[in-house]
Amino acid sequence: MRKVTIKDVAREANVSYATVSRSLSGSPEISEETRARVLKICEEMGYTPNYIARSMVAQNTKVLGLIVAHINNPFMSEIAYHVEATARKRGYNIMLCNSSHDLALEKEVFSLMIGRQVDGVIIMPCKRETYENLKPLLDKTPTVFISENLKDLPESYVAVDNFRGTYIGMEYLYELGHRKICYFGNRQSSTTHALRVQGYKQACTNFGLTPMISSNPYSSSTIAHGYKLALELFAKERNYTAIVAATDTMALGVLQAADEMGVDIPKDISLLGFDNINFTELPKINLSTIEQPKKAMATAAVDMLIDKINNPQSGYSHRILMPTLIRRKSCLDIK
Amino acid sequence: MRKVTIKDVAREANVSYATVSRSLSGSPEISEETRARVLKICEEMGYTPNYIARSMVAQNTKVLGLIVAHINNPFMSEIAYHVEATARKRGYNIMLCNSSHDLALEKEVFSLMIGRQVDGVIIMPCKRETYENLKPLLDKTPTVFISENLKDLPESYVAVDNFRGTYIGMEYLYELGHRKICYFGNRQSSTTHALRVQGYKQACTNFGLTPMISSNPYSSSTIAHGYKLALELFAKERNYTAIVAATDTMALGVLQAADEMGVDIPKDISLLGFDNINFTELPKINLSTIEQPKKAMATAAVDMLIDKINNPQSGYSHRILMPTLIRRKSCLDIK
DNA sequence: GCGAATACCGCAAACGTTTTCGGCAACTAA
DNA sequence: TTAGTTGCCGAAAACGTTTGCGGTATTCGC
Repeated sequence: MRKVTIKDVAREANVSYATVSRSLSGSPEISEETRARVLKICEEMGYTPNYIARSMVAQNTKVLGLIVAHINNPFMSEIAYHVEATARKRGYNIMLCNSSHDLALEKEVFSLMIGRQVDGVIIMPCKRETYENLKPLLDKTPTVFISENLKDLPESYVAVDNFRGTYIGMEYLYELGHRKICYFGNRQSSTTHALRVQGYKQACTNFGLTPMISSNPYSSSTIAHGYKLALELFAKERNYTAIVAATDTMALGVLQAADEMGVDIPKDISLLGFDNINFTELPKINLSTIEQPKKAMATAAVDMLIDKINNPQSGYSHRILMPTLIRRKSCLDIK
Repeated sequence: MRKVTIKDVAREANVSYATVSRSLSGSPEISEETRARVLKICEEMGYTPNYIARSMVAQNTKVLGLIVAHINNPFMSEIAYHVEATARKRGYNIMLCNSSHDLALEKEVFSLMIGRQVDGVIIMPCKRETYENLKPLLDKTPTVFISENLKDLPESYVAVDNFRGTYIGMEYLYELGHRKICYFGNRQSSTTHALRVQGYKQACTNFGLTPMISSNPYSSSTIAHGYKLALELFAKERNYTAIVAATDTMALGVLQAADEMGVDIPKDISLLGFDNINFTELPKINLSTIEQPKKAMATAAVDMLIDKINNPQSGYSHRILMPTLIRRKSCLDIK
């Protein structure tokens, strides 16, 4: 399985290997005659250029690192798809690592990628502490954070307007006649979630509603968490007419609890999610939710990163994209 | 953003860079005294070894390519997670590419990975023609196919026993009293699917049932396809008591059609899926299905590949894992 | 106290490219 | 004819490692 190198081609073509290199790179200082001959021999011998060797002299790898908490999470995998696709369009490949929601692991794979000489990394933080966790490494390679809002931190990121997301969700519910709306899932370890809560609170203030936030600071945005919170709420009281879940995943947990407790959604209580992940559009689920423009976020992140790679001194940028409301069947008009 | 190299460390420590290299690699022919001193200086200077340079001399990259049709597919992303995790445990990193169900693209990214000098690639074929498509390239790098059954082809693969999968599904339905069972989705372009159909047919023969296969040879295993087939069936006749869908995704389409046509699953008709993807366990879905042991498949693929990398002349191997039945609520006992 | 073994470390080649520099031949201009 | 220009190509350095080989100083055995 020994690969044929540029030297093999050079020997065969009876030229120096500089000539072979120039033939392939489309350099002007070579005659069309020899170029054609060299290219033909390359073809015949099945030569494929070695990116590793090229990286050595070029001092770049044309590889981007992508770190996600867990690729088997519909939101992340959709982002990952678009990151890979647009990166490839731009001449880059993707090295993928999962942090498995573990800060130590996240740091480890980040270092790993630096060792791998990636030209830059796109990271979807696994926790709020990610920034502090990675801080000493951030000057080692261009980095763009995605999906997590870092507020005024001096690092590039792209995120959705989380505040506005829950706010327009609340507007929608208010228009439908809802006045007792409960919020699920103020995860303490995430700025993203903090902003969503702020959007909720602001809407409550503006619409004259009394906020009610149900959460467990230590739990994550899982199905199990939504399930647990919903179970508690349904057991206590049922005078709320709507629930706003911090994520679609949590909303799925709410659905599960409702099913078990004999609570009908949306007849008994309305439910709004956030993210618009895969399968929420299924008729059996039919979850109204706030869409994050995942493709736009992914391409923006890739382009920001490439820009940062090409202009290392150009500072940082924050890109906030607009969420949109997806009206499906889980929110009832009760006017 | 210039990185500190082994030479910088050597100069600082006043030793040759061979000594630095040996200190890091744990070579015995170096005194503990100087090793400690060198390691300390490495730490202080923030030295991280350059894998690219290492790859040049080692003639390997410790990178594995992973090609999937679409990472935003719950089955593939779950496999991808475990592939990445176990590869990392074994000292390898993952380069990810999507083929987007396109043969030309699949070939292109495969070549790309060869150029990238990956030590081997794990590929989830996007179509049946994948093997012929990639054939001229297969001797360029060790390759393991995953999830797709290649029958007797001289290439390594790991797959589930698809024949047995549908067969045990049929056994289950038969035990529940079902005698009129329809199969959805004989996709022509996949051996995997052909085997599932065979399992269905064999069960029909053994149990004395008359097979009924509903399919469109050109369509894929999508929600839309399942939806369309179900719509057709429900419009024509309803004397079938159960449907076996070729994949969970198709089963979700069936669920959608049932919902729209006012067909109750499982009261009116039972439904069995295949794959056990994410979210099928949700109470609103609650799909009985055939589980593919995704983690076991992923680790098997990685280990097979590494074995093949270390023993290039050792031939090929076929690893078939056992599917298991997941009993949920979509299949009714009608005895 | 002497030769031999041992422990430790440096030199330099090698991995497969790209690119700078320079050289040679042919051509142009006077 | 000659000096200058241009077109094309080769030699060699460089990228950051690893490793075989050789060399030196120290230790050991007798």
